[in-house]
Amino acid sequence: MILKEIKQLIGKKLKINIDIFAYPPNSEMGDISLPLFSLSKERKINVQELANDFREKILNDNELNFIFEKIEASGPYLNFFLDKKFLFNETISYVLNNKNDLGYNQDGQNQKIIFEYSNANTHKEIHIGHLRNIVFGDSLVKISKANGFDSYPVSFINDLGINTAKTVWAYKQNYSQNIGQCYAWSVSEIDKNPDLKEEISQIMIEIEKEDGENYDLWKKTRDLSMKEFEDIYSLLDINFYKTYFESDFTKRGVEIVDDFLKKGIFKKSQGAIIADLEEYGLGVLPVVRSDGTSLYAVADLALAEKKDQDFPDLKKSFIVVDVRQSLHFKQLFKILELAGYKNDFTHLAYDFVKLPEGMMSSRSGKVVLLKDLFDQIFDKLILESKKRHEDWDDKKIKNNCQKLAVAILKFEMLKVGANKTITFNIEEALRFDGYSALYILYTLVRMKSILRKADFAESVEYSLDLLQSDIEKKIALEMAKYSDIVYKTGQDNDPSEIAKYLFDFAKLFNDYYQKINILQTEDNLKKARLIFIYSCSLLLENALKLLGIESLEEI
RNA sequence: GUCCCUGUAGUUCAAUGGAUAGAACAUCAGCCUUCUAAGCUGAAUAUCUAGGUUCGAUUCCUAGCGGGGACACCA
Repeated sequence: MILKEIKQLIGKKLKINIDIFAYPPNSEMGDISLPLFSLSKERKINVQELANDFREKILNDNELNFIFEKIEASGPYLNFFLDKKFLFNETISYVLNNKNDLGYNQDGQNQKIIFEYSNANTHKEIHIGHLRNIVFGDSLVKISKANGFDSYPVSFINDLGINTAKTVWAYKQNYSQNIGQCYAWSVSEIDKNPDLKEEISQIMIEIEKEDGENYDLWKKTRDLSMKEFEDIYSLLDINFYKTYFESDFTKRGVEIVDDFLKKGIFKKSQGAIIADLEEYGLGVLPVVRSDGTSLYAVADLALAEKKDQDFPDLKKSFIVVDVRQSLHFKQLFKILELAGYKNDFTHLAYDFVKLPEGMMSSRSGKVVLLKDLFDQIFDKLILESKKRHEDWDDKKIKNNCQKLAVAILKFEMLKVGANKTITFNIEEALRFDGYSALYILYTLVRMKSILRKADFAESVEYSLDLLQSDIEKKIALEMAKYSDIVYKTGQDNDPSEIAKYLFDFAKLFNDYYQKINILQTEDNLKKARLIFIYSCSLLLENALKLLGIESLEEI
């Protein structure tokens, strides 16, 4: 928090907007900088004069001058050097006093918002595309809470798509007990023999009628799918406040469709029911098939209504779905608007996951399954772990590696900017160095190990004035930036900014670790350094939490 | 064809319109009787093209070229 406060203090004194502050490219130039280009133009004052004027004003202000070691005018920049004592004392007391909600702010004013994500299809297997969605959504909820919102994670399971009928058909042919494979196989069979479409259509009709052998099979296969979902949620430690099912919404959805037909929002065309949105430049959205079965949008309409009932005073409803469905949501929101819905729905698009050889597709079976990827990472971790810790028993190794594997999976998905396609490369994911969860967790474990060996207790007396090294100052400055990062990540809805911060912070710490020995330091300085390291560990743990990553004591 | 995203090092990614364009991996050269070497240090390598706006453009605008995606019965 402190950096933001310092900027605010300077801003108030100089009567400038704090958004123009920047950071110098390297620490020799200063800790905070103020570019004066536009200000000098605005105020029609020469840059040098302005710099000197600002500098004088701050240095002559007794409430401000003790914050800075020096202030330098460097060309068109005014560079501020923070006083070390001030920086260490402010930063560390902030961290120690706000252990559980580091970086939190009240920007959200406790407004109620929903994040709807993990809108997976049953009757298909969960692949790394779903993983990105789940992990991304989970992190957004956590980040928005840190920004003061009252956020709820919600999931809408698509258990009624035409894919379910296809899977049921293949399952009946005794093709496989594996429903994911059933789906891919049915698609290729239908490609070969288009007459099967009629048969699939009959199955779909039966499923919607909730009656008959096909409906029973649908229920059975759906349960198999849901069991798999639950297992994966529990592995990833993902929890939903509410889970909605498409199959519970079609009945009400059909009533809404009738209503919208009467109102003229929908119309019949070529035997189907559509929303014609050409006049808004949004094309046409088919809502009900010509065989009378429902398309995705039907349930969406009923869900919108349900959210209204379940979440009174809802400020915003984010729907986290990948960018390929942008048009669909523009169409849906337009329809809701035309029907007079007031809720603020926002499609939070992120880019999808593809493989080096091209798109993933459940239809063709060209996917990397989450389970398979997890197993590969897990097995490799086990191998490495056993090498390093011959004294650990199997249970400890397994436990540790499972947590690590989950952390690695999550981080791989979150470290790439939300609007960037992830080109998923399995070899890279299996490389446990560089920009990875393992690197960060390893750094954290190093901190914890030192604290353990030193029998660290927070209650000891210490004086931070003894901290003098440049690298310690760099780290403290980075800590002081954390609140700004949490805020900005919340604004951008992009967890990759936290991921990058974590990595940069860990790198700085590893540099420190290499350069300075803590355990063998003289006692008073050692006490100061231990409290410093403890603060670093709290910060890392807190930032990891925002990505949904659990920290570890040992690796 | 229309619309959306995107183009930075060999590869994968960074860079609120600001100072010398950062990392990671891979490559090469070093560092463990010392707090976990899954670590650290060093070397080498990049803004698609052409205009424009600006004191200043990787960033904004226009055009072109390249990549990806969406566009009526998939979700």
